[in-house]
Amino acid sequence: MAITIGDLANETGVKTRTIRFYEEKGLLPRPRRSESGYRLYSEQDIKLLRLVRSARSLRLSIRDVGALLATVEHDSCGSFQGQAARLIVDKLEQVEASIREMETLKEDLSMAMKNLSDAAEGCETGVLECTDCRCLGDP
Amino acid sequence: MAITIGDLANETGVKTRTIRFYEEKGLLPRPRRSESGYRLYSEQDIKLLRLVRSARSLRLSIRDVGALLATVEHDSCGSFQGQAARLIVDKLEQVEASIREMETLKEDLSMAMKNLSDAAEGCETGVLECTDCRCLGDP
DNA sequence: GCTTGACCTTCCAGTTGGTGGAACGTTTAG
DNA sequence: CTAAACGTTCCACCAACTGGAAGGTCAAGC
Repeated sequence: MAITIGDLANETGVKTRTIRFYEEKGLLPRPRRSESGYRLYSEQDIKLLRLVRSARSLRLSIRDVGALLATVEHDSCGSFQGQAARLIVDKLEQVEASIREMETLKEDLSMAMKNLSDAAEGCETGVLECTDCRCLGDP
Repeated sequence: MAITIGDLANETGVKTRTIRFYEEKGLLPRPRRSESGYRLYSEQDIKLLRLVRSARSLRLSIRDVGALLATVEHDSCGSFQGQAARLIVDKLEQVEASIREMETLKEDLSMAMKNLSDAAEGCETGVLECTDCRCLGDP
């Protein structure tokens, strides 16, 4: 009935180190211990850790996942769903903003590449010449 | 002719803390010091710091920028341009990969949102019910 | 009974790119 | 003379782990 941290790791694909880290961060409750101090987990812990991984795979932060699970402890599944929905919507916006930034960065990089090619003829040696002829541009 | 770190900061928009940090990381040479130990910079340092910022604005890593500047010290502007081009091309690939990841994440988030709505009826209370009815899905 | 290897435990340190504070020295203006 | 606004160093912190060191435990094989 009780499994060790290694079994939990095998069951979930989460490394033992990471499991201990999650515990330290409050994502997993402190498990009971064997006489010799080994952590002992149950079936419920497997499910909980899988839930944590689902949330993390959506790139929700440790803090957010912690808050979400804390809600679960106290309140109903409805408020869990409400908070989860809020976190997911926020994350979606962040991701979209991040994609827009990346697209801009892509343009900047292409521009820099072009500047670099253009400068390749006139520019001979030394850092200041490079700076002056704006090898890297000034975005 | 010689300016202090605050002047350099005003000139470039880089905070004094960050300037010291760059020095520590080897992006900027150790400047000469006044009698009282204040850092003293020149016009060249302004240009160098601007070059660093250009490179950083392209999201090149501190390590890469350091390597690039080290090349500049020893070699010709041509090898600088060669290395810069390589870094930029690599970065472009990374950014494109990152955008693809983000697009996938976006889909996962939308899927999770949909699962959450679908689960909203059948699911009443408690974490395990939530886990079982897969509020967050299992991407 | 003893060893070997695979577990488990804890603590400390490193990663990236800075940022914040503490505690103290210097310079400049009023 | 003093107060503000600089400058200096060192240490700690953010995220989300990951790695190593040093040591305890457990099961199997001889």
